[in-house]
Amino acid sequence: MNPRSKSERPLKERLREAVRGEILAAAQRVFGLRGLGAAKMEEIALAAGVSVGTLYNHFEDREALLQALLDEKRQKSRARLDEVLERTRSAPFREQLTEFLRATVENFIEHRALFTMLAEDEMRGGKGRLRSQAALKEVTARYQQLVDRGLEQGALRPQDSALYAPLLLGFLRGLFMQSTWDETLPLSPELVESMVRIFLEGAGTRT
Amino acid sequence: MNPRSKSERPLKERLREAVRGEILAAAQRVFGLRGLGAAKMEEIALAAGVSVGTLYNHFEDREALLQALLDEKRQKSRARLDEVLERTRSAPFREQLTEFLRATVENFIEHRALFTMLAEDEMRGGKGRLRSQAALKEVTARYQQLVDRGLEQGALRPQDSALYAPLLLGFLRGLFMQSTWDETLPLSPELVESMVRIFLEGAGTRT
Amino acid sequence: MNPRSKSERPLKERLREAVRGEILAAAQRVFGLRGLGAAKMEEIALAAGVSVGTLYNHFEDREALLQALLDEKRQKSRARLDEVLERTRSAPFREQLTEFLRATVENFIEHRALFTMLAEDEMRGGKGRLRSQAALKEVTARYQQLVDRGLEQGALRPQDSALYAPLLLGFLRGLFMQSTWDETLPLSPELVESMVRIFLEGAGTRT
Amino acid sequence: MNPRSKSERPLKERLREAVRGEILAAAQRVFGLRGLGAAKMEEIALAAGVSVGTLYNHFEDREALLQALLDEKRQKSRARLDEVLERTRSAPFREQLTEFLRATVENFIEHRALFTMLAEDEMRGGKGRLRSQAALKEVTARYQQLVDRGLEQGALRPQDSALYAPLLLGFLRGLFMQSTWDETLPLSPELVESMVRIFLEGAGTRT
DNA sequence: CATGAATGAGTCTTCATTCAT
DNA sequence: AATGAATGAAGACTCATTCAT
Repeated sequence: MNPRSKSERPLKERLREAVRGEILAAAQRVFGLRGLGAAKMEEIALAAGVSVGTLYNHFEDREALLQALLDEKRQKSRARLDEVLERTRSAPFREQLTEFLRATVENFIEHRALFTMLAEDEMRGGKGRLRSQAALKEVTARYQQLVDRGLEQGALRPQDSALYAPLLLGFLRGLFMQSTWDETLPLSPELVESMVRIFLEGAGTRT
Repeated sequence: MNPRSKSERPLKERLREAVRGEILAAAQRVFGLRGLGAAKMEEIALAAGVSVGTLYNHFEDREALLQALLDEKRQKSRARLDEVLERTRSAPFREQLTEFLRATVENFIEHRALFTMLAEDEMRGGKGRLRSQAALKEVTARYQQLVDRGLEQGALRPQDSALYAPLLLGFLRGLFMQSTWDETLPLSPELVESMVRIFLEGAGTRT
Repeated sequence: MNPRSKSERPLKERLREAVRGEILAAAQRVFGLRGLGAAKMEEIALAAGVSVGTLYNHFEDREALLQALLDEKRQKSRARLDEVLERTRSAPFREQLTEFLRATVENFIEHRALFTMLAEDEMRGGKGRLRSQAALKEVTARYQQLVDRGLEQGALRPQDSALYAPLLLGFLRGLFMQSTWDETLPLSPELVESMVRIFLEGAGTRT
Repeated sequence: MNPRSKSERPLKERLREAVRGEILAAAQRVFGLRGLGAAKMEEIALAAGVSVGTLYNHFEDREALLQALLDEKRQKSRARLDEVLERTRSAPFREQLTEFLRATVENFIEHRALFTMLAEDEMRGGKGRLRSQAALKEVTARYQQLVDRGLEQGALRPQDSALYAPLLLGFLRGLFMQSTWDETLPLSPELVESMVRIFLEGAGTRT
């Protein structure tokens, strides 16, 4: 009944978690700075303030570290979308759509480097792509939920409705990549208003 | 006078061009198959039916070979867009837009792997990104030409018009990437009709 | 308190130094055996009993390893000359000169292969030549110190005195190279006596 | 009895000789500029205005080209020394020595790069060293002839006389190398006077 | 003979991973 | 559990030499 016994394990675990967090944070910085292919384990270790060996005490190998990092990011993104979906459940569709896109855009602005990494990861073969596809399915499902609500509310036309979710998603993905190089396209939250208007009303002068 | 004089020089040049072509074709296959980072010079040489050394007789280094390949592709894409732009000069805007998007989509379907490579190249640092940005500017300019015609014809609303070109482009880019993993989104030419309709008329029930 | 604390750090450092020493010794053998241009990193690693990678953990690249080796040699040579210069400070000039030349000759006999490497390094372009020139300046300065003492003592004629230092140095360098191929010219310490006599008194029958 | 038959062969031969000369001249430039190890066959061909293949039509391989170049140089040097030896046969020894050294120095000034190449070649293993040693023997023999004349004339002391030839030769070699890096040691013909005086009379204040 | 593209063995260098301390 | 030196397979690139035209 040593009183330390109660806290000792959690202490060690908390320390271990702290190191893991440092490593992930360092990995994010280095992968973002150098690119997924060029980032070196040694530099990540240096940035995390640990030795290379420690990296391997916490993660199976380089790929596992990368996927852990990306998975964490994907999960946070999903959670944020879920939160918006939940919060705006009873709002008018236009507002739901605006809020949803705004959340996505803000999410992107906040973690621009990570989105780039996610995209880059998708372009490579191997496990990364599989996880990306799985993650994509989940995100698409949330967009589909949004679209379904629009259809239920009668705010969206049934025609072409199967396209709406992938279109919105592709729409955003394309904009993100575009904005990475084209600085004349500022990813301001105001942009969302225009996106919503064009999606709902079109760009043409006639219906 | 010498009958050989007419053909001799071109002969060697043609041979050289033929080998260069073989190498580029092999590079396209291997880079596409393995990814930009994982493709090995040795495999490219093998696929081209030449030795490694020959690769370096035709291209400065690995990066130069890759960029030559991508540049060639970018140029062909631009040429195709120019051709459509020219051919539909006097057609109604909706038709111009449809043709333009259809050309882009067909182009993509035909060279799917290369688009992936172009996208992947953009995600890496270095010269590749610079060339991508330059190429992107040229493509965006062509989309802007199309949009300008729509505005002149009164077929597009001036509001948000600055967004139209990047939006259309981002739109397509996003769809292409999406379609790479999502097989429920077939990139059929028919898709273009829906895209045009949504862009011009919107997805909402009210204009 | 911890008894290890006193020795632990030095232990790893000593180990590291030991490996570095092994590598330098192996490099000396292999560079000497094969020549500066033909020595292979793999053979050096083999000779040192380590793997190629370890070579690069201790030295930036092949050239850095070579220069580290030569620098070490140059420094030891300078130290030896300084020691003689100091020890014979108050002796008659003829004895100083004899001791100084004897030290140089013995140094050469002892590390013949390295002198060859130093000479070979000087003939190549790049950083090697610069370091050689810098080292040469320092050695020449020591010869100049010796000559200055001779002049102060009135043992050397002021006429042509500017030539004495480079002449003595060139003299020895030439003899060393000569002796490398001409086995009829044994670089015995006795040779030094003759050299001193000829330098001081000349070879002619009349003054 | 075609009249061309008399000149046709010599014509072809003369052309062939001309090409060979161009190649050797180009090789001299490139080997001198890049160093014996770094000079590339392609650059030599370019400098000679021929194709690489032609290099191999005239010389067995790279080493043969290099040795042909050096042999040519060695032979010219020997011829010059022989000429001086012959011309000054009946002059006083001091004049003979002065002329001989002057010829060597001028020879060096004129073909500085080649001397560097000769020296560099000696430092490498293989056939080059053997040819160098052979050539050195011949040059030493000429120096020995000169020394013998000095002894016959009673102008040189018999003591240490076996050293004189190698000493003079080493003397010059060292000076040449020295002058390559030390620009405070100009290899002017005037230098020869001092060299002769020091060799004959010594640098000491007493004989 | 000249040409110059093709060849491919040979080297350096990198870096993820291991493991003794 | 942390450390960081050692490992060695892998891959880009070089360049002397060959040979079909």
